[in-house]
Amino acid sequence: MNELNKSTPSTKLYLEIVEKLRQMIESDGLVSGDKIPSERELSDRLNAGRSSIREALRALELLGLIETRRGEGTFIRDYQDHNLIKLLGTFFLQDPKVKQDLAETKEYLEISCLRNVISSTSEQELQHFLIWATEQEFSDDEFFTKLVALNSNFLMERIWTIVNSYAKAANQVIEAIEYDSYIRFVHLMIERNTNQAISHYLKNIRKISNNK
Amino acid sequence: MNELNKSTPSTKLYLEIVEKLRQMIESDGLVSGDKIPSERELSDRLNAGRSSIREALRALELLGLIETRRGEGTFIRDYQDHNLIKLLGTFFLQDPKVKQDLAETKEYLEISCLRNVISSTSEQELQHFLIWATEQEFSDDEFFTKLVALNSNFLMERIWTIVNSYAKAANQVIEAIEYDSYIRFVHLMIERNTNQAISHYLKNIRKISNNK
DNA sequence: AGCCTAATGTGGTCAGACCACTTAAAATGT
DNA sequence: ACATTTTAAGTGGTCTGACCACATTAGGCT
Repeated sequence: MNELNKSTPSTKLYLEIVEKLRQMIESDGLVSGDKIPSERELSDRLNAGRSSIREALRALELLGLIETRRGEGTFIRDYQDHNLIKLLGTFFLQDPKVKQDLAETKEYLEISCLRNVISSTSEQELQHFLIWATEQEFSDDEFFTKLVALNSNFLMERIWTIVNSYAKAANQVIEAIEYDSYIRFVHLMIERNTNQAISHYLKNIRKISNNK
Repeated sequence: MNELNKSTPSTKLYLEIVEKLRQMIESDGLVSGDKIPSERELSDRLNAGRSSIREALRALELLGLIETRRGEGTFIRDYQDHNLIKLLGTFFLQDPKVKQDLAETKEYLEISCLRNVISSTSEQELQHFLIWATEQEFSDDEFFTKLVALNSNFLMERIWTIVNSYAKAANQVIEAIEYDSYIRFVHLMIERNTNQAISHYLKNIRKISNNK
């Protein structure tokens, strides 16, 4: 008779469990790498069937918030690339229009980042960037990963990373790169020459490898 | 003896099921609104337990690709706002830095869209937009939804929608708006005056409502 | 015809059972 | 005593069968 909430949960049980897990993680101060209770123990503690617990864990796994290792347990994990990309990819990356949108969007994001970096990043950081680019070989991917990071906008970084993952999944990879172009690119940033940096980006960094 | 694949599936079963469902949806030509087979039937057809089927369906539900209605069935659905946002939101929207990144990223995206609209959208479409903005009341949300749509870049639209959803979840809502400002904004687009449009956006559309 | 009432089908949830795998403890051999 | 092997316990992965709550439909009653 004390179980009047069993009927019409209004919100799906597994979503409630996700919320309870969140609270548990927060209140217990669990961080990346920590182990969370086993599915059976969670089932006991949260008064839910194991299958419901598992549906909640699948959601968290899909979000990349946990990692399950058979025989070992379930662990908190840094938010990072996750199955979302793979899954969404297989569903949407077929359409050629999507591929075009992808390349375009990636360009928009990179230009946005470029503008922001030019207007907000310190001389010192840009010099470090230049040194890094000068001293070793790098891929286009690595170069822009660093550039986007200079933004110090975690969300923007995340979005770019995801879009970039999609682009990679769609085989839009830039293999051979001209280092001089990239060095010149960084110099234009240091000179705070927004317009020329953008046109250099469009003409020399992207278009060359992109016309096929 | 014919079941040699039962051990060490190497990839999780529910992910395989997701892929099979994708193929099924594709080959059957199912579109938004269509009903997919019941969990029990899928369990039969795909030779998997119902719980595994359900884990796969939870994944698709989280991605917003299906919708389940108790007593009725499971239906294909347009990719749209989904639980991901709610879930990720509850996990990450606590941090104030995230909130700031959110507002900033939204601005970047909107400016990117604005630039693109100014350079690529036809006079006619912009006139339609102007008429729409003149003839009825609208919210900031609705205005930018339309603006972003003018981009005709589905991915960009999607990203903006998600970021906007986060922003709403973080209570970054613009309530009272000055219609004249928005009308003037559209006029600047029609005049193809990029710089002034951007500064108008920053000074009059965003900053006013954003300083609290 | 119109209403009411099974009956059926569906997703939602639970409980129990195996399996495969990992780890650590216990037993064994030297 | 030490090292090796074996066993046991714990954990995620999966399946089955059962019941509930809900929506739709078919049948029967008036």
